[in-house]
Amino acid sequence: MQKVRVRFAPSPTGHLHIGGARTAIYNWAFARHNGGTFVLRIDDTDPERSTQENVEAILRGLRWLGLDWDEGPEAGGEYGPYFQTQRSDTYAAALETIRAAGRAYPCFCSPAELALKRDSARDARGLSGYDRTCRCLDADSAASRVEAGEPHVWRFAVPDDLNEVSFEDAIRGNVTFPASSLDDLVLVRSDGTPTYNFASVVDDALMDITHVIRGDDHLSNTPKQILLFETLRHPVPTFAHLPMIWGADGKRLSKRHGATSVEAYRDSGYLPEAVLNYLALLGWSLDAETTLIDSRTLVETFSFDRVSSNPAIFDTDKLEWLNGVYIRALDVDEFVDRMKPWILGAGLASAEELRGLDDWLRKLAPLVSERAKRMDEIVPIISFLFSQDIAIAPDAAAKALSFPDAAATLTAARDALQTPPGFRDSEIEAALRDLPAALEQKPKTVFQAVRVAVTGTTVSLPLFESLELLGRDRTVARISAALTFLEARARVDAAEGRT
RNA sequence: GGCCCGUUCGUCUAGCGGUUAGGACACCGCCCUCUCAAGGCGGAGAUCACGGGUUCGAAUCCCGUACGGGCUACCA
Repeated sequence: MQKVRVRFAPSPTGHLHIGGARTAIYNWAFARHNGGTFVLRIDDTDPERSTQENVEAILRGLRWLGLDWDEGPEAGGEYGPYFQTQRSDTYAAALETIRAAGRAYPCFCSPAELALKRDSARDARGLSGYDRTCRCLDADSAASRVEAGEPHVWRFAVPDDLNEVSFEDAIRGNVTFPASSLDDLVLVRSDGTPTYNFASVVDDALMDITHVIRGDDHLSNTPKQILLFETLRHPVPTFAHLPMIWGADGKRLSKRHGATSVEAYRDSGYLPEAVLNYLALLGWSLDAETTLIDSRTLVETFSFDRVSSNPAIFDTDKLEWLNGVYIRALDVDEFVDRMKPWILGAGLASAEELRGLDDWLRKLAPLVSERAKRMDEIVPIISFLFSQDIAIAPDAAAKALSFPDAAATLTAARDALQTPPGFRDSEIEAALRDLPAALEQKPKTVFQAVRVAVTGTTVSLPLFESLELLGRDRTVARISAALTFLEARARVDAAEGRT
């Protein structure tokens, strides 16, 4: 078997999309699995919507996922250039080849005429596509009209003696299209630029692509492309059409479904390993059981016969769960490294302030990683540790600081916290453990009161560890502040005649 | 309209002629417990879209229907 060469050919009309990312992952995995070459090609034939910014975002997105390409932008390669806009000579030459084979002709029909023909032909007899008017034009007169500069496109002439085009899709098996359903597609637009179907085939041929792995939406383009490969006298690559990814409502994935770009997931606290894992499993499976898979294993085990042929709905819940699994699997130092940008980004601390806090962050890490499904969630969880004072949430006060002996309880807790010499979580726990019995309160009542006094909320990191991380001074100060708060509230209540 | 593809718990999937149709997420309950998580245990949830065949036997093979999607562009 010849050396595998596959390509991912995004159009830089937007950022790296979830669906595109999965296509890239499968291409990459297939190439690596077979010791082949992964080519990145930028299909920027749409000058209106293509931007350099999008190209960069796509490269960034791929790299973030851990995908590397052997040929393409910033990597070079013998088959370049890897931007279609830089390959116009190539398409011109290919058009000549097709003309020489007698399979291309100029078409002078205007867009308005075509639209008219389309509508009438389609509804009348179920015919599709172009009616081939210009194919029947006298060759000499057509040539002179072209010569005279009359606006025209170049069309491919589908052979008349063709019955059908069929191919063996690596995922779907045999697919057959009747030749009558194939129309004389446009190869070159009136402005001289190639259409997608043409440019894509020319590039795939010249780049010796052996396997075309792409979205299902291209399945119907395949027979036309096969005809072009054949006319160019180039071996037809193997096609593998991946099922689409849908939004939760079963519709095409769009902004309405929330984030669609890979970088948006990065920015909302997803780990690249988790996104890769989730996407890999959206349409492919290793076996009946495996849900955790890293890129190495993916490369080792990837094959088309385990790619599903039916579309999948993108399930954010499952991605989140998976992300949580990966967060918890991070070792302490790794978690600290990944936590820092979020602390900085949220303005909880400056880089300056963070310096020297590594030991402290390492102590914090396991408490947080166990509770966050996304990295952005760590910010609200740890913010109470980064301020001098906190505000007590009214509903938290109502729930945990409104029992009769609240003030006495907090005072007793504050006193008990003076004793532990090192203020370690075990010492803190020892100091507070006996309090409930002594005060004739339930443990939960006492601990929740302290929690709200110190963190401002009823839900927080484990109490004793939180106090240790806060330090004695701030802990005591916050309990005192809470006591002041209770006094003030009592005065207001009294003034308003409440009990 | 025509052509093509698809259809197994709510979701992702396993299954490739004989299984009590398996796993995961989500959901519910219990345990653990200073809150929240995490974790452990258990539960509910799929007449395999529907109708015909083929076969001793069909989620698995064939045909049809329905529904969904794609293509039918001088978009990609």
